[in-house]
Amino acid sequence: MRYPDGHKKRTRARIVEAASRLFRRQGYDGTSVSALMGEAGLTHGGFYAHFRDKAELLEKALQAAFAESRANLLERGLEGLRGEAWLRRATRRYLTLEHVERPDEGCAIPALGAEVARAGPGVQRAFAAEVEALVEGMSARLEGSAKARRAEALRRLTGWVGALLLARAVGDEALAREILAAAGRKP
Amino acid sequence: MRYPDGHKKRTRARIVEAASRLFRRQGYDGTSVSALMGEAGLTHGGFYAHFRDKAELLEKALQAAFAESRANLLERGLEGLRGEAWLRRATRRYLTLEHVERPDEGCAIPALGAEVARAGPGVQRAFAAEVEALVEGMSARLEGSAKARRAEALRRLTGWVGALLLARAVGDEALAREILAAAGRKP
DNA sequence: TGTACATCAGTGAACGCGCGTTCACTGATGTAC
DNA sequence: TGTACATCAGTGAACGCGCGTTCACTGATGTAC
Repeated sequence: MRYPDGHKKRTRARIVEAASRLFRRQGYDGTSVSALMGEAGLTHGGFYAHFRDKAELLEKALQAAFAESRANLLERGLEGLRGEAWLRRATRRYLTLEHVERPDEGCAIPALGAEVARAGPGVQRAFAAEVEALVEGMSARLEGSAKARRAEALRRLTGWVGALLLARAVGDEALAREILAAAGRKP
Repeated sequence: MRYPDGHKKRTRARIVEAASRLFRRQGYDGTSVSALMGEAGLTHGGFYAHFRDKAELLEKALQAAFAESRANLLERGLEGLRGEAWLRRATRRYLTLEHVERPDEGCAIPALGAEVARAGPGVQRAFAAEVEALVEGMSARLEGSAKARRAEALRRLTGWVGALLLARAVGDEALAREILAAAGRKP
C-alpha cells in the first residue's frame, strides 16, 4: 500500500465528522457534497471512494451525532447519577441557549428530524436505532417500572426536542430563553 | 379590468394554500416554485406577479398553516372548554397517528421549524408572531396566574411538537404510537 | 346592439447557477530487487 | 543503499438536471363609443 495503514479510515472519519456538523447546522439538503468535502480538507470527487451516495453519509453522520448526544446526556460527569438528580442535570445540559445557538454541536433530532421524516427507509432505520439507544440509556437512569421509565424517557426527550426546535425557529433570544425555562419546569 | 373583481386575490389565496400544504409535506427547499404553481393549477412564470420571491410566500404559507392549527386547537368544538378539560381534548387532537402521517394538514412547527431556524429574519419574525398568537390562545384556556398559564402553554406546545417530530422521523408506526402515548401522559 | 380597443393575469422560453454523480487521470508512497 | 515499478486515495473536468427568477408575449375580458 502507498498510504500508512488506517489512512483511508481516518479520512472517512473526518468526512463523517464534517458532515455531522454541517448537516446539523445547514440541513442535509442545504449541505453540498462539495462543501462537506471541503470542510474535511478534500475535493468533491473523492467522496464516492468512501460512500455509496450522500444518503449513506447521512446515516453515518446521524450515528456520530447521536453518539455525542448520548455522551453529553449520560456521561461526562453524569455517570453515577440516577432519578431526579440525573434528570435535573441532563435537562439543564440540554435546554441551554448555547445548544440553541450551536446546532452543529447539538442534538440531531431538532436539527434533522424533519428531513429524516422525508428520507428513505435506510436513513429512518438508522435514526430509529439511535433514538432507541438514547431512550434506553435515559430509561436506565430513571426510577420506577421498566414501562414507566421508558415512557418517562420518551416524554422528557420529546419535551426537550420540541423546546429546542421552537427556540431556534423564533429567532428571538428573549423568547428562546422563555421557551427553555418553560420546558425545563417541573410538571 | 378584464377579470372580475377579486380574481387575482383568489388566485393568490390558492397559491398560498397549495404552498402551505406542499411546504409542510415536502419541506420548503423540497418544494419548487414550479411544483407549487402546478398544484394551484398555474404555470411557474406567473408566480412573481403575486410574490416578491419564494421566501415571501413562506411567510404567507406559515400564517395560513398556523391559522388552521389555532382553529384545530382552540375552536372546532373546543370553544367553551377551559383548564384540564380543554387541555385533555387539545392534546388528544394534536397527538394522533393521523397527524403524524399527514404533515400537509398539520402543525407547521414540527414540519418547518428547522427550516425556519435557518431562514431570514422576515420569515422568523412572521413565524414568531404566529407562535405568540397560538401560545396566547392556549394560555387563555388554562388556569392560574398569567405567568403560570403562559409557561404551561409553552411547555405543552413544545412537548407536542417534539413528539410529532420524533414520531415522524422514526418511520415506524409502533414506535410512533408509543411516542405519542408517552407524550400525552400526565406528568 | 355591435365593434374596436385597452387591460393585465397568466404563459412558457430562457438566464445563470449549483447540485449529485461519474470517470480518466495523477502522484506520493511502499515494495521488490 | 539505490532504482524501477505497482498501488490506490484523492483530483478536477464533465455529465444531465432542476432550481429561482426574468421577461416578451398572449388572449380573454370589460369598457368606450
